[in-house]
Amino acid sequence: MSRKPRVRSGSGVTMHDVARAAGVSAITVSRALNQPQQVSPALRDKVMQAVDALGYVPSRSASTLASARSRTVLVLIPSLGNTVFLDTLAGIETVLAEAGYQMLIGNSHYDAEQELQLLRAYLQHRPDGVLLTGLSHAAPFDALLRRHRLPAVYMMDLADDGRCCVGFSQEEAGAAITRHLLERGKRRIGFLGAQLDERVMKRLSGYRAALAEAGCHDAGLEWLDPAPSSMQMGADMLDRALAARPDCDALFCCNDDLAIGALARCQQLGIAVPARLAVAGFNDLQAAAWCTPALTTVATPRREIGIQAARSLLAMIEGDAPQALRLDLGFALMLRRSS
Amino acid sequence: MSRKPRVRSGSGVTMHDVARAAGVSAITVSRALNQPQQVSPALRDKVMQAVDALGYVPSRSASTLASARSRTVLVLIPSLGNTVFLDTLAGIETVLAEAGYQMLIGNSHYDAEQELQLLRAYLQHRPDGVLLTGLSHAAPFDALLRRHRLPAVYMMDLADDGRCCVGFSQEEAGAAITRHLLERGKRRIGFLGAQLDERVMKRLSGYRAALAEAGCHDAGLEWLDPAPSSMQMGADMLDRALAARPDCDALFCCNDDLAIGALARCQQLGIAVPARLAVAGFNDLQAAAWCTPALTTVATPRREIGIQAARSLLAMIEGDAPQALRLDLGFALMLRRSS
DNA sequence: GGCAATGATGTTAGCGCTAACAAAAGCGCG
DNA sequence: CGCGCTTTTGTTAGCGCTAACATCATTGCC
Repeated sequence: MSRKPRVRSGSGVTMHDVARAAGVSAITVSRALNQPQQVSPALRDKVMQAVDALGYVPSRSASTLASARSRTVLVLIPSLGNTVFLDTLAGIETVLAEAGYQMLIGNSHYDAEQELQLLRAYLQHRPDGVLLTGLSHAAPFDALLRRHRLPAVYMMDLADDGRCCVGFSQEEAGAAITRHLLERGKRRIGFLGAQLDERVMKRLSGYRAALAEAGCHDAGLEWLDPAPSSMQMGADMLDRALAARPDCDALFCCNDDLAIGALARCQQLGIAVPARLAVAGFNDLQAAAWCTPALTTVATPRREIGIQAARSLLAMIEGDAPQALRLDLGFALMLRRSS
Repeated sequence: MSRKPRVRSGSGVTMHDVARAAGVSAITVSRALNQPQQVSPALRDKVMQAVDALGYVPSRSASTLASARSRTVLVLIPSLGNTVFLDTLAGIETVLAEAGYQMLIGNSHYDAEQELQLLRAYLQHRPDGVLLTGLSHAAPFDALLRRHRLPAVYMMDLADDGRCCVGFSQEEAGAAITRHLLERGKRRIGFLGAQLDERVMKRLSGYRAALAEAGCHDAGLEWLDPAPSSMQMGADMLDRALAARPDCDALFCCNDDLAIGALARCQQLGIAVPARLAVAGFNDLQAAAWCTPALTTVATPRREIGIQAARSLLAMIEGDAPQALRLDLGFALMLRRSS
């Protein structure tokens, strides 16, 4: 087997080349780039000129190795296919980019074991901090975080144990939308749940609490399926639910995908929404406002969660305290035609 | 200002610690981890035991610096909010993860200048290769790629100039869906376009070609808006189009977002779809099958594009030729009720 | 048994950068 | 003018790893 020739990546220009070209020492180049105010304007200009002339691009690896700071943040999310997390990612990105940090994205596919593997793999990059989705993670996962003394911010939900978190109360939100259905005069309100991750289960428990409060909780109106949610699944679950309980007069779907599928199925079957069956979703995806009839749902501050979580994490990385250890960004009911 | 204490990140365990614990030299640890077949089973076991016992996590920076290989691939996409690119990312991820590579994701927001900045920023990580969306990029962008001798694979479209690309013919796809509308007996077929990126313009030119072929191209039936596409925008454009040309009998929307918005507006206005106005979209998003009426659209092999592009890139990184320099994965018409 | 070929392990040097300290230059003020 | 002070620049060492070479043991073969 012939050995492949080894070529240094990058354009091959190092900080020393820049230093030589500018007639200064390497450390001056380093400072001109990283702490410009510490270098006299004259030298700074000379350095910058040399940088441009040579097309110098600093090596992050060398910098990380020498300074023990990677200026990199690890973001772990459960799914790349879900708009919810993308909005959050977009928010994170704006904050990190501005601060000169870069973001490593890990997709755990809603699997605790995979999440652990991802953390292990990405630790090789020595991230300065981690942004996590949800509060509960595998025990070895938490241990690994602690062992590496990694600042972490938990997104999407609220903890009460001193961990830094940015989100809203999933339980409260589930209760709120259920109460809205109650106010609309519905009494036999069903729950469609898929994926069954931590957040879905909390919405479910909010739903139960609200119904119990009103004295009309009925365990026979809950349909749960651990498979990933999709519109197809929403349609299928609607069929199942109505077959089992034709008296059901409203449905709270744990997310908009399910709700949109259920709604479409109602259209096909000629079921009057909301008169015969009211439908509510969760997340307020773009499509929720555009299906027929428009979907009542819960708007969640996903982008803002990303922004605030990234800010808190950067503060922790700098050794400061985050603005708030427990940041509740709330949610909003979007009341539309489907209820 | 008090100086923050500096702490090495990572758990602080280095390869030398592992070597000492296992009673071997550092290079043996390195080999046991990276080229296990070069180390005798006995030593390999001892090393692995020490690795586990100490919780050693290798430092990617040090490895990158010493070996001039980062095992990292840069992926540049125009948008994080678009499911199209997410499916592609998911495909890329599976291939890269399996090969032990990691993926840096850059979001250019459909902006050539930002894309250039991103490349510059991410070059600091010395990626071993790049996956790009679309064929045309800023001139300095191409120059930078060349200067750094970065293997690149272009996704989503097909080039004829020797660049490695994986995708399908946007133009052909645009023509195909237009021909379908012609076959349905429509003659005054309009085009709704937003974003107006390279791919949208190619779909437009396919649309024009198909109509010219049939002798019914009418430039007055094209509505183009450079703003980002959304369902809201689809609804607005439908209003505009019908106000300007009430004789329009079909619409090819450059993507499903626009089409779904237009379709919803038709529902609101009581316009009969497809009898009075047929509607077609592009991409086959999940929601396309679930709107009312179900949307005719073009299914694109997004995930497969990611997979094949990543495979080709890995081959190029290893110094081999990619399986095919120009890989056409085709597309499929999804004919549904809206036409 | 001796010698080359093969395989397993070790030694050395250095990847490109920055922390920490050192030195030099400028500055204010009595 | 000379003292301490701040500001600017430089020197040294080493971050954790791996390529390249060196060394040592093993094996096969005549």
